[in-house]
Amino acid sequence: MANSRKKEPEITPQPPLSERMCVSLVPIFNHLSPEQMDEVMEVVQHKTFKKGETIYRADETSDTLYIVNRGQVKIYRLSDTGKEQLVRILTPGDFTGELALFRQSVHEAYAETLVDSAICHIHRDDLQRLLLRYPTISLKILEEFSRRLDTAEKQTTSFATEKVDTRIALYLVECVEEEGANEATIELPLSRKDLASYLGTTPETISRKLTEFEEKGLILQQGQRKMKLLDIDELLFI
Amino acid sequence: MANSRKKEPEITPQPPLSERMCVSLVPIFNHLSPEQMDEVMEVVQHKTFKKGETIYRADETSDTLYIVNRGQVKIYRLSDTGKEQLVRILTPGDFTGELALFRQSVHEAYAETLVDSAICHIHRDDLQRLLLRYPTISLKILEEFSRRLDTAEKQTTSFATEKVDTRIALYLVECVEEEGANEATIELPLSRKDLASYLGTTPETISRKLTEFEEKGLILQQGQRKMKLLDIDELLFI
DNA sequence: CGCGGGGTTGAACATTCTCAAGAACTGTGG
DNA sequence: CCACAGTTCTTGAGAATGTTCAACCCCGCG
Repeated sequence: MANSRKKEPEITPQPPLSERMCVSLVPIFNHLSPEQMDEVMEVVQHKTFKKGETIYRADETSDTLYIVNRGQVKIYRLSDTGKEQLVRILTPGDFTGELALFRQSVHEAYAETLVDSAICHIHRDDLQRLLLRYPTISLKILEEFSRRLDTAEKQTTSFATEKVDTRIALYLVECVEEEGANEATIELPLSRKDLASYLGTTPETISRKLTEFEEKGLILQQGQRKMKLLDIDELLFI
Repeated sequence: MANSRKKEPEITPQPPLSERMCVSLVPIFNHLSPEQMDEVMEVVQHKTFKKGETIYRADETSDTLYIVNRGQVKIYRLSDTGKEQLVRILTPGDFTGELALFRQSVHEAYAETLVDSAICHIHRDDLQRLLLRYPTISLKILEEFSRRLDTAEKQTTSFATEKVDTRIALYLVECVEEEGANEATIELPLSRKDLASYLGTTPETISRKLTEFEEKGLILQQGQRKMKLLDIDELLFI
């Protein structure tokens, strides 16, 4: 028969976006008119990365804003004594590189692809020109920055004042999509090792605490990364 | 006699700045021309606070940027379980309120004066108008934000990966003004209690660790808040 | 069916906190 | 200038919390 393609091989885990689509989805650009977007697209370049490649590393000078088009990127830092901490995972539509972009300075973190990825990027000079021409973009970036700053400070406070119990519980609850309900099924996006790095603990402790939660009837583990939260209110009280 | 004022009472601990001086010193405005500064000053208001007064508190809606003119302000958060963490101390020239200023949102932290203080403030609408008229101000704020974001993430990493030893040592070194030397005398700006809150530990632990440092010959305590760092390189190695 | 990598469990150990008591400092009023 | 009261800081001992390291388990895959 004519269309006998059987089971097209899944190459990309996420549906591919056109670059324009990708860039226009980024919160900092999504309010622009089509004409303005044209202008933005003129200075956007793109590149693909294999799994595990480094996009930038600490101490490199920064002159580029990166936008994840397809794939996943992890941002991590090394502490003064050399231990790694996962700062954030970027998924399509997220951007990075901004920290060192607005002042002459070097990166303080590492960006590395977790899977094959496509990344759009904009050069510093081009971006600054856009910002001066369309001040509303700056306002959007300021908005995004202030959100991140809140998150970062909240995270710091959480590390400073909560014990591991609580941090893990809070993280589980953050993973919930639906609002309102007291139950939910979630799928952890990270391995125990990465999760431990993100939460400032060890894989062993995470295992133990999850078991503990299960014994208390707060969660129901279903395989390594899936679980059902049975009592969200109670989880927040730990 | 005519001018017989003896010993004018010292009301202000820091030398008072004119408001204009104050605002013009803030990094985000200090590049403006005198004419532009005039425009800024038109929308700046001012207010004085007694020691211990609250400037804003979490969950209040935010519509004002505050600039410290004279005095000291502490910014702190309450964790989900109600414990207080000191986020930052503002001194003259520092600003706050920005977090919730660029998106419609409420404060997530508390701002409280540590001593009698004078605060300049700018209303949200006025600020936005200024930003749209002078896009370079946005760039300055972005610069400042990116610096703070770095600091916040660094702080988070430090909490996540270092033990109290190291965090205290790093803090001591941060207090040093002069660059280069391996020795320095510093004066802690915070009480043990506040320092503990800032570093995510307890006053008792700080006492003990400082004693420990002293026994190892790394520091020499001179009164409660003053000390001499004897071997900065070694402190960073802990 | 054996291999390998994540994940789990256990036991000893290290770190830090808590609570309580005592010491040192600060500021005030005599 | 000294004594006192109120803080703030230090020290001690025991308890709680997490980490480390090693062994084991589970499961997908060749």
